[in-house]
This record gives sequence, C-alpha cells and structure tokens, in this order.
Amino acid sequence: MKTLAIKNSQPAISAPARLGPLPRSFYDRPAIVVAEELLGKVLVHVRDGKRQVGRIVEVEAYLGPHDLAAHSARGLTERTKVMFGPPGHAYVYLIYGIHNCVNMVTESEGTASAVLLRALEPLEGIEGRTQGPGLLCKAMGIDRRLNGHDLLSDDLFVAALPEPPRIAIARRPRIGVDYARHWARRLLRFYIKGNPWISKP
DNA sequence: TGCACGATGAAC
DNA sequence: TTCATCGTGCAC
Repeated sequence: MKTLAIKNSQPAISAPARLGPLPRSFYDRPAIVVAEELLGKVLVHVRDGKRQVGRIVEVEAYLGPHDLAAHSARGLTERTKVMFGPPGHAYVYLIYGIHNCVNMVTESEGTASAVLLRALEPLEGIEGRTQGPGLLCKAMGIDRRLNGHDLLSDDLFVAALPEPPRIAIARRPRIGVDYARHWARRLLRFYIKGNPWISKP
C-alpha cells in the first residue's frame, strides 16, 4: 500500500483567533457518540506561547473493561487509572516503547472508556506528519507528561470551529487490535470520508 | 525478578 | 515483511 504524498498543502480552512475548550459534558457521554462528534473539531496545544491547531479527522472508540481491545480490559492499573477517572482528561501512553498515543477520556468516572485520536489535518503551527496516532503526538508535542491533563485547561483542549463544514463519517474496524477476538471486528474507527489526512483508508 | 508483547512507524 | 525499543502487566 502506497502512502499518498502531500507536500506543503495550505489548509483548506483556517483556525479562528479565539478557540476555547468544550465543556466537560461533551465528554460525559458514550465513547461512540464522543468519537463521532470529535470529527471536524480541533485539537489545540499551546506551548511556549505558540499555538498548534489540528482538525480531528480520524478517531477510534474504546468502550471500557468489557471491550477486549481497550487497555482498561485488564482492569484498573497504574497505567490505565486515568482511563478509569472522570471524563474530559487526556490519557497518554507509550506504545511499542517508541510512540505516544493520546486519548480523550469519556463517560462517568469508573466507566474507563476513551477515544483515541488517530489523525489530524494541520491548521496552524504544526510541522511534520499527523497521519497516525504516534506521528500526531510527535507533531503536536504531546507525550506522557500530559497524561491525566485536564482538557478544560487553556493549553491542551478540543474546540469547535464556529462554522464547522458538513462531513460524512466512515466506519471501519479499529487498527492493530486483531487479538481482541470479536471486538476486533466492531466498527469503532471513525473518519471523515474523503479526507486526505486520515492515516489509513 | 524476569519476560512476552503491544491502540506504531519506517526501513528493507 | 521485519525490526526498533521499552513500559506495563503478569507469571514465577
């Protein structure tokens, strides 16, 4: 499978000057609902006074301890405790000893569901590729120091664009969870249909 | 205390 | 298709 080479594209939409975090009630809903509604919204990270904004174009929902593909399926551990915590926080973990992945914790405390961000469309202040959960974190400067970070803060949050474009949502099986038996086949990966910035078609 | 392996990405 | 690379979870 060849990857589509996209060089220096200008963003089709630009980020407005003022962006503020979504309320906690946005995250306090089922992971599938939050996953679909995160599409088209923007992730904002402010570090050293510099703002980075990327449009969320691809996500995966992890439903909780009953979902065999979710980290929380192993129960409450030191690593997964953020997932078991209240909604609206970032769950950042290291995968394969190399890459960071960032999730938004959803539903009430104890539910242990979350939404993994898989790809962004760069809108402002982003250098490097954002097609894939590891690359996305690298380009956005997100690592485990931000694990447990409140998404209602002013330096890492998700915001809605004032005039969100209409989107069509595609549903596919999640990536890299073949070990999760029937859960591997559930259509819990969501992306904006036709968007060139997704990690895998 | 040791060990198998993973919600990946890049090279070969 | 293979491999880099290491924290986590669990077996022992």
